[in-house]
Amino acid sequence: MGRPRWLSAEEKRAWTAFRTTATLLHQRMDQQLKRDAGLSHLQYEILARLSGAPDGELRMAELACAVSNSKSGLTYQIGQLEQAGLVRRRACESDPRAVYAVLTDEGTALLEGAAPGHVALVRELLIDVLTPEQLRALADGLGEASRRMLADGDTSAGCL
Amino acid sequence: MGRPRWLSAEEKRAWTAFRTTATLLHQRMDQQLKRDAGLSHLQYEILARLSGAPDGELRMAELACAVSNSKSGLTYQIGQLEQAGLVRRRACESDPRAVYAVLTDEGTALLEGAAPGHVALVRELLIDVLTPEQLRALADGLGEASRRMLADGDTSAGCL
DNA sequence: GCGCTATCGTTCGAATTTGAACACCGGGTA
DNA sequence: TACCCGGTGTTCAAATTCGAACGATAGCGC
Repeated sequence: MGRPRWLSAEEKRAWTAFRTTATLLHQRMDQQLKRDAGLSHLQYEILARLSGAPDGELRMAELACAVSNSKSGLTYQIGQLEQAGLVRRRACESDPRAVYAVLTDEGTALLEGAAPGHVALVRELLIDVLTPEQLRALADGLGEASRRMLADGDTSAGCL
Repeated sequence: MGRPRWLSAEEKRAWTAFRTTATLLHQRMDQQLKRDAGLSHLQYEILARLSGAPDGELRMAELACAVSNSKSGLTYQIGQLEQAGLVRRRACESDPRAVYAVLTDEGTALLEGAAPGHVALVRELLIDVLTPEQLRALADGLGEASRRMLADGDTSAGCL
């Protein structure tokens, strides 16, 4: 990499907007979910992922990867959610090492109660602010960016 | 808000891509900065903000707001950076309550050393992945979204 | 079967973040 | 002057996150 290619004005504008939006959006989601359902944004995502999986269960490693969290971090959060009765652990019969996290009925109920408000906020703060062209560009551009980052397992430490 | 308007396929695609990109990007930045300069992403941003400010100094509250961090979190980080000699505190002569964080020469040097690699990574992982139209759409769309979030001080708890 | 490597989930201590007090002081107001 | 209000930065304990190390075990080649 020869001399650094600095960002043009528009590039810097895009980068700043991206960072700011990501940070503020995360804060707002956290706030709202904590208030409405007593969940952190991360916990909500965990439940949502489980809800979308067949039988409402996923292996710990898969789940950690899905929410881009470290293994130990997930162990901690599943512990919290289990205490709250929203999730339970299930041993895998074929592989004693593996553990499934399973969404309980309480978890499902809480998620269904929280989802509408969550979606509404996502709309209000991001989706409905964008024009259709901007929406498509965002989906395409960021989709490609995230795909690439997920692809090269070298730098990404596997899936953490 | 009557019944919830769920996200269309494309909307969900955009939202997922946004979240994933934000998370992964943050992880990569953190990794690279920690490796190359021994700084967390947050610490880098703090130094960068100071560097961009007149005289390389900002009040604690301004700085906290600029990097979207809580006051106490900033106190902690400035403490770390001060110990490392990258920043120092300066009392304000006109108002004894106020404290300025000032970028030291070491801080400037470290930042200048780290910046090229940082920018290169931003390019590689995001900017250069996007087409010019996508870049503009992202800058416009997310710029508007972040502006709106910063605007309504009600929900945003001021600047935290 | 034996040994080796990789994967799985957990554990542990340290680092960081959070949110609620807290002490301090400037600026108004009586 | 005395009083309160609002903003400033810090402190503190609790919650969370991180990263390395660990014990257990599957999968593979011999």
